[in-house]
Amino acid sequence: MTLDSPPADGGLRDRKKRRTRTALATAALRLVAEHGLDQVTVEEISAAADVSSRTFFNYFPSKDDALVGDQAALNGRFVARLAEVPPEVPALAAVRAALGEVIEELQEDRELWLLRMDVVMRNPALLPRLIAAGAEAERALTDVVAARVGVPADHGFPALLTTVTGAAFRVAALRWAATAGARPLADLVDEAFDALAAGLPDPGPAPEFHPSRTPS
Amino acid sequence: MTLDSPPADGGLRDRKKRRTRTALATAALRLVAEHGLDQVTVEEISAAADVSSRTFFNYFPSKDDALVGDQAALNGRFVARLAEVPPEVPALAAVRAALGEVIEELQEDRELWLLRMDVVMRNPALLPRLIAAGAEAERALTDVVAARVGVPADHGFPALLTTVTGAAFRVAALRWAATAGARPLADLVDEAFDALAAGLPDPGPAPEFHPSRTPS
DNA sequence: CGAAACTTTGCACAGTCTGCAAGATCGCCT
DNA sequence: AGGCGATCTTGCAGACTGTGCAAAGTTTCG
Repeated sequence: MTLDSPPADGGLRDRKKRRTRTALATAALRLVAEHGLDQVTVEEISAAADVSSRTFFNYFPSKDDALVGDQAALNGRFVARLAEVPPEVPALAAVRAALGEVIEELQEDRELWLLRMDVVMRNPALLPRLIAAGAEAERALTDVVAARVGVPADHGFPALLTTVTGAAFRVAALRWAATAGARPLADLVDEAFDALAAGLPDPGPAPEFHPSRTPS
Repeated sequence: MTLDSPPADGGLRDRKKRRTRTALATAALRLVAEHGLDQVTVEEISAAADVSSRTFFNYFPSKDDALVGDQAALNGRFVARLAEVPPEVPALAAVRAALGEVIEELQEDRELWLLRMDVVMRNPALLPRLIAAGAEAERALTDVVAARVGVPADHGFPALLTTVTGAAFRVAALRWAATAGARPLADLVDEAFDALAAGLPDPGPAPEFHPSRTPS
């Protein structure tokens, strides 16, 4: 009978778990950032977080997962936000709007995400993992988009939109990290989505006129 | 030993290597298609190809690599094709044109690629690997695009274009396999690129109507 | 306090992947 | 032929990832 009062936020047990989880994740990021992915073992990460290596696998199913973070949760929130955008808004704009709120979340853990992106860039083997995490929720996202624009399931548009926008966001995020966050992530995402909405035209000397581009 | 096949195109040794390589790759695909990725070990694959498991790793750096195939070579040829497209052609159209020739190559091994895509879809853990293979050559591709449109290295356009087109192609390829190749891959790719060039507009309720809108 | 629930940990084990050192095979040259 | 060098295969030892299981050690709650 006494099995449903887990103090999800106030209990000591829960706090300990959260602390251990972030300790493992940050230790992993720090070590890999310094020594490289292949030069760091789970045992070293666990030692740095003061737990056994067996415990590591109680928290993360693999070494990579500790590095790329909980993308699934992020994606879940993103889908929820997308569902809130009024249906009249075109799909691309809707995704963009929903993404705006996700970006704000990332800003709250700015340093962590910058480090994470840095690690991913320096260890390309992780890039697939980053994408894979998104790929799972991508199906849910695809369904939402399909319902939104009202097309049959065999239509290619929803899948195209989700993977393409995902790719665009990833590029923006990596670019963000490449410059150590000098330009706001929101700017880079806007730029990418503007290009997408315009049909990916060649940049460079425009035939007629330039959009507002401050003279350097 | 009866010898009736003198060194035709590469010598007996080369032919043997090629045979072993394809034997391993096809055995891997066949076994995984039937039993699932986790239920097939390298040892079983090697046995099916009549070599030792150690030899397997002389041919492929990992189990997954035997399944996703030599994407690097494919990508290399793609980059070469792209360089041949006249510089006046806008980047998006140029990529599309170069892709057309790659598609023809895939058609030559139609069954193999259909099986491969089928295996990837049924074993999502492989999807990242598929993307990873492309990600490596993506940098080279990014350079070609950057030179093509003549933008500075810190510009985001080349990276955006390459990852987005890569994603679009992947979606088309998976969709192709999902229908067992009923529609030509070229059609699906065209459809995706048309949508990209148009800025990903909502595919509104077209002039054609849907006879049944109720789910039952 | 004491029982129940949960977490950590050690241990054993399967599987992937890498060096290394034979041994077998092939290509080539005299 | 015959043999030498290059290449390929194989077995073996070993490191590392990841999982199942049962014995501790904690936390929670009555």
